[in-house]
Amino acid sequence: MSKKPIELTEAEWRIIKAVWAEEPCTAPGIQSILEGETGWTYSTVRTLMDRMVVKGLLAAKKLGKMTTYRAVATPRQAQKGELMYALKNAFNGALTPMVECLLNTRDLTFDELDKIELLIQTKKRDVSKTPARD
Amino acid sequence: MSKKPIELTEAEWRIIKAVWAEEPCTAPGIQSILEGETGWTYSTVRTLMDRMVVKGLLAAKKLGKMTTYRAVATPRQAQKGELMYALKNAFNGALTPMVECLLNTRDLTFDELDKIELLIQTKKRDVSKTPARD
DNA sequence: AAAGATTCTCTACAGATGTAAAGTTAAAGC
DNA sequence: GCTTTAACTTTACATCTGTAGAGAATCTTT
Repeated sequence: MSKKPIELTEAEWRIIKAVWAEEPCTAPGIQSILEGETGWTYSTVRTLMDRMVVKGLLAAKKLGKMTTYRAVATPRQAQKGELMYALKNAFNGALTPMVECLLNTRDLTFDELDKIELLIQTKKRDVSKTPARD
Repeated sequence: MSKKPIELTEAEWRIIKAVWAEEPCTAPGIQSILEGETGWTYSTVRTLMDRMVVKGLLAAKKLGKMTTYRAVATPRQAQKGELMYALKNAFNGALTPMVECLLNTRDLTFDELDKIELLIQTKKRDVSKTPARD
């Protein structure tokens, strides 16, 4: 019942982020939005979007001459898929090293660190209540 | 001077992890290690490894009839590349949300959370000394 | 040296991905 | 109704990825 992990290419990420921001939307609409950063033509965007429909990432509905798209994959699902890919392959499933590497990835401000620490503390409180599962 | 981001496919991750563990190593050696989990034949492994040489992920040296490989990309570089890919595409470069999503990805034990909190606290101490840049 | 085993090299091929041109149809304006 | 325009459909093609067979070269053993 839970769908298989979602993995997106860079091009697909570009598309789906635009779709999330605009949905329901059309291919010409997405194209004009992405044109600046990517230079993609209508054909390119359309092909990409149709392939994403086949993959179940987007859904298309035809209204007369025009085709409307919306996202099937949610931001959470897609983000999680990306994370799981890295976790599994690059860190052999070990979460703590992954977090550590992430923290070393770039210099963080005190505020960022503070915010993250808060997240942890909140989670710790949760865990004390509910024993781990999964 | 800094190499472009490293991105590995799942197959490449399998290979490079075996190489890291064994280097210097040969294609037949890697093949026999991965045979169980992947079922890959010698040809497959060899092709993959040679392509990785072309990409600069591995280096090959020919000793008589036999070819020896070692990794060019370090685990850190490869892990970082994976993380940067996710950070850039799935989180628009925002690190805190990425950490948050990661923490929600799966239930963590108190110990894991504790370890992570320590990491943060250590980093916070560092930051107080050195003002943020970037 | 002949036979077997090991490793190599070359070639192939299907499916995924990035990118898009060309031609077709339908809507809108005049 | 005819022209322009906006959107669509079809087809293409190069590159990358996963996977591997076939045949050549080499080493190892009797």
